[in-house]
Amino acid sequence: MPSSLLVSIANKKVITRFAPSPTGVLHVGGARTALFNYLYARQHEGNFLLRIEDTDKERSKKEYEENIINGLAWLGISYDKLYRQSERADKHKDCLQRLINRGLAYEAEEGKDGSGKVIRFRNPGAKISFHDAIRGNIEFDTTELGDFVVAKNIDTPLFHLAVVVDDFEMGVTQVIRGEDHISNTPRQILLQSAIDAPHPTYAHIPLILAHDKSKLSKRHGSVSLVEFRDKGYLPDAMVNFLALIGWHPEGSGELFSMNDLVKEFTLERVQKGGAIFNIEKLDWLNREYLKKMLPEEFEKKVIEYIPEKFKKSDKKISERMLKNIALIIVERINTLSDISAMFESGEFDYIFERPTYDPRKLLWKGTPDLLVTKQRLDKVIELLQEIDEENLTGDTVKETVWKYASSEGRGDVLWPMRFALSGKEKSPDPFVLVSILGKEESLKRLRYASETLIARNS
RNA sequence: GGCCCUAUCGUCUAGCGGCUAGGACGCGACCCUCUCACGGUCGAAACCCGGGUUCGAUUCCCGGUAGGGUCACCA
Repeated sequence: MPSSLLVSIANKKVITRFAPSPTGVLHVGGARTALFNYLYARQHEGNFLLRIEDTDKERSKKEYEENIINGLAWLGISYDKLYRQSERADKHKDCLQRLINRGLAYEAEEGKDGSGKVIRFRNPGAKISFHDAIRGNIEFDTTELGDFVVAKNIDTPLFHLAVVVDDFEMGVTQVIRGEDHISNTPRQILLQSAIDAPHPTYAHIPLILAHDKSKLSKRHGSVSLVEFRDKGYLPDAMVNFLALIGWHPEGSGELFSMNDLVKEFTLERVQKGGAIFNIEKLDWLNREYLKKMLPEEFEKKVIEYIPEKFKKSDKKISERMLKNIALIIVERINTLSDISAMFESGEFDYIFERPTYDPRKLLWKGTPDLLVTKQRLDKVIELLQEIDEENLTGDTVKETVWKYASSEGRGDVLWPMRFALSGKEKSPDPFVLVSILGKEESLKRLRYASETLIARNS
């Protein structure tokens, strides 16, 4: 091969595409295919195309097309151009006609349902092999394929023909798609040769599997991409997760932004075997990204996810409260919708109204008597009164109480204090609790607890 | 069943002839700690089997086995 030709190939602009059929929602497998195509194109400063393969008029639905578009937008996968295969019917027809004229395709009588005609490709029946960027060489004997059907009629092309014609005319150079397309590749290569189109290079990425190791599909429950969005997963976490299943960076580390991925992604490091979709890892990544969010940004999300009925509560959540609530929430959730769930479950009821509880629970680990516990609560009340409402944070509260608590035995002071505030055996520490409830409300609850102990003591 | 693809801890994976087989998630223990959560430390946990090739195979080759994909007038 002359070296000039090699150069021209090397300099050819990279064009990749994601070509889903709008016959179902975009699921995680498709999203990852789109991501890999996107990364490859961006990395090579090429173009990434979205082509909606809607030639099947019966099954294609506009809502699915929208779902696909929305899903990609959510992930931040942008495309340079959007095509709809249905709008390119004339191109397919031309090509079909040329094929027929040249005797490379022909109309056949036998319709499967007994009626009508179909157009079949005259299969030369050769052994062909192609190079796959992930798997190396793959060989097929195409004679067993027979004269396969390429169109229902001159006006309605089928998958293989439409794909080949469109990839050719759009200048697609790299086809990156799911492993389930490996067996389609020989047919498409045959057609490319027939219409004198160049062969794009192929990369068949492994499938994302369900827990039973079968191809992930609707019957495995929630695999729809936008469903993850609605559950409160972060797009950055999803992109990171998708990249990590089936691909591995050269170095160590697991956290990758889209920009990192554009830099580091290579087809050579894509896994050959299928990978089981495992949500625990996604949850972990989501937590990581949640923690990385700016506090103000996270607070906005908290507001968004607090159920309406709590917002309407007579006790309004002030800005200061929100900051402190966000602090305890961020380290306790996997997804944003967990925020709603926590509120709904009553987890935070103590924020809105004074808890009711068995006063005996105020006592730390059984040993201390009522009076001593009461005295300790009184001391805490005394200390808290000196705090400036303005700079009421978990830290300032801790400062004022810590020394006393340490000298007295932390559990002996902190447990009754915390219990008086939340009425719960398990809750955030008493310092943030005060910062959430505010000085006044906290003192009220502590006094109430103290009084309860007197009542029991006498 | 034919054809094709694949095979390292439970899961995602590193490895590219010689390693105590590394990391991450999850799991367990301990530490931190008034409880919970966070955080920290440690730990249990894998090369599918059989032949070759080689001084030496997780790694290369062949054969099994297992799993998956695909066999449409769907894409």
